[in-house]
Amino acid sequence: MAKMGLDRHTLLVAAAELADASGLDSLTLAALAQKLNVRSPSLYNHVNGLPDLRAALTVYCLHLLVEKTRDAVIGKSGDDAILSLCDAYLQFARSRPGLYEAFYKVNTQEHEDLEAVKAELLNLFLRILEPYGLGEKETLHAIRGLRSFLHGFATLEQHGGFQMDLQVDESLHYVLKTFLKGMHAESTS
Amino acid sequence: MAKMGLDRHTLLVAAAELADASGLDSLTLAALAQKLNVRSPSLYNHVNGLPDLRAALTVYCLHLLVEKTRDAVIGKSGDDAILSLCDAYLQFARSRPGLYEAFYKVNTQEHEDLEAVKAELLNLFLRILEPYGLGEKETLHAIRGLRSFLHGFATLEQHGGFQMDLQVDESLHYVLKTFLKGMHAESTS
DNA sequence: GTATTATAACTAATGATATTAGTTAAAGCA
DNA sequence: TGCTTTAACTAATATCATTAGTTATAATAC
Repeated sequence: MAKMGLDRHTLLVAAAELADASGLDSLTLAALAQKLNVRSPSLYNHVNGLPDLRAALTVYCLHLLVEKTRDAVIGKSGDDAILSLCDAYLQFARSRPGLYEAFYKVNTQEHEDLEAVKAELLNLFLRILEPYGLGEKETLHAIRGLRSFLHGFATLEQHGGFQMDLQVDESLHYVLKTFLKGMHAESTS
Repeated sequence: MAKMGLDRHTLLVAAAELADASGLDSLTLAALAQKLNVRSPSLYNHVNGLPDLRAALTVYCLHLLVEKTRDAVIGKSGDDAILSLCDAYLQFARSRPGLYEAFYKVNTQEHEDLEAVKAELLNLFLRILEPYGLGEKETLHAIRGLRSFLHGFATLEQHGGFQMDLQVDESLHYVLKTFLKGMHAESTS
């Protein structure tokens, strides 16, 4: 009965890999246990059942997403920063499809960490939209718009929603530029 | 052993109700059978297992969505039509939360019906964007943008993604108007 | 260094689920 | 009325998640 030295973070990393490989839905404790060379009840020493594991994946996903997007806007501002953030967002969703599925699952557990990382993401958007000089409300509306668009785009793309023969990245940039054009018109009117 | 007169459509309707009541994830054949006063193996006479049922729900969801949105744009054109379509889209997502979860599940089955209803939705968008005089490519980009935004907005709203103290419908309209403003600028430049 | 304690692994067992195979009786049709 | 189809059934299996109770290893106290 060797001690495998597992801990919560090791579980998360392995679980995310499983999700990426075959979808979040088919992430089971049985499969995770097998991957880690352990019997499934042993996982309960580190994780409070499957719902807890999935909630933890949501937080883990948000952590990585914040990391990537924050990196992407360093040294940029204005439209450049927004475009760069959005590109990074979608690259992340594409590179971690199973983990990204956990993005909105948001079950109750892990409340402190979840709120913290959500606030980080919000702040990133707030700072990027600062130079546009929108009012407070308008800024929040715009953030909701960008978040919705990015999440919808990532989800639809991942599930084969864009089947027309048309570059996906072109669509991304067309939409963002159109939205930004509208925002510029807004701030000057 | 009374024959219950079940058929595929009855199953779909009942399954969608269960999904709305407690989430698509907790839609089980066991629960569905219980709701229909039948043992779960009996369901296999009408449905090819759980994956098939979920795929059928996707098609059913798209059917209803097309119905609602098509209704919403009758007698309208231009920005009015778009705003009305978007309102109807979100109202549908809100009124059928569990069914809407099936929106993008899109497992392989039911191919003919699925493609047909997806084409209907695409055509609805195409006709509404006609008057804007965008090029063919730009129109498709714009459709991807609207679909992504609507899907992301509906999903985030449903999963508690908008927690700031700010009217959700205001955000919806702000974003749409901003995007339309950008589109108008586009077509005149 | 030894004894104690905490804990990370284990086995065994339960209950829910999906699914398949094979059976029966009701409904539709010749 | 008899035949056929089929929609229900029962029985059985396999996969899961989860809980309870056990054991041996690692960490700590003395």
